Amino acid sequence: MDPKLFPGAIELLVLEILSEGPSYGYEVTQTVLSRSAGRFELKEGSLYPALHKLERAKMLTAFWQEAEGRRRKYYKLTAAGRKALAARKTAWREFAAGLEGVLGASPRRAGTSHA
Amino acid sequence: MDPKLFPGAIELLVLEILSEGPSYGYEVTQTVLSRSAGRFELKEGSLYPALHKLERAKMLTAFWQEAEGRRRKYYKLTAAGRKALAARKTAWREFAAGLEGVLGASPRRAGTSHA
DNA sequence: AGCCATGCATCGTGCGGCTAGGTATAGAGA
DNA sequence: TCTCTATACCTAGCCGCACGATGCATGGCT
Repeated sequence: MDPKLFPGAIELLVLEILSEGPSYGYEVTQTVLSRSAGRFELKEGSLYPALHKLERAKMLTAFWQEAEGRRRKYYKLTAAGRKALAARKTAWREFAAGLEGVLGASPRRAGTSHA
Repeated sequence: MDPKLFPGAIELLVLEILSEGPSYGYEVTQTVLSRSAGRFELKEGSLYPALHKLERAKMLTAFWQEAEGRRRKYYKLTAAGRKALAARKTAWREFAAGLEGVLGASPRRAGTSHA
């Protein structure tokens, strides 16, 4: 696995939310905020570029819709998006497992085994 | 919590390893590699700058030592480093909890509650 | 002698997310 | 009416982190 930290957590979040049904930018930020128990405050400067990038990558499709006199841009997951979501979820769990593996390992020092 | 994804996982790993006793660069990479079950391959271009940064931040102290004819730079955790490790561990678990909260939430759509 | 593993280090690049800024409408309150 | 807040979308530019590439040195094996 790529040793790079965990890039694209934002995309993972977006993909997950949209996998449960179409939504739009502002609502996504609110959903993530409440679901993460207030931990993740998605910034617009991060969210919108991410949304556009995922759309360009054909993982999302967008459509405008009026509601309550408000112009909203809804996004919907494509089949490719669903596949990407599964892959990123796996990558995330792998990463978490790797990190927990290091954090939780028995405090053995240096020349432990490798003999 | 800071909405920023999870920067500095490398520093968390380094801090954790060194909390179990002094070690040096090359050994840290090997320890992380085995503990993460081969998932994290710490690159020198990431590790050494991180080590230097943590040292500048007084979280580590360094001392040179010869062993097997090899010149090694050992690093040791300071009290500040121990505090930082605890804080970062907490931040990590918070982050993981937040992400799992979003991933695992019951697939309720839009107008769920917030009434 | 030549090669690989060990061991330390830095420079330049690339990418991701943020700050800051801009536009617009609806509804509430002064 | 005017202003302020929440809703709703978007972009440019910055900055920090991690990486690839590279350089240097030595010990041990063949």
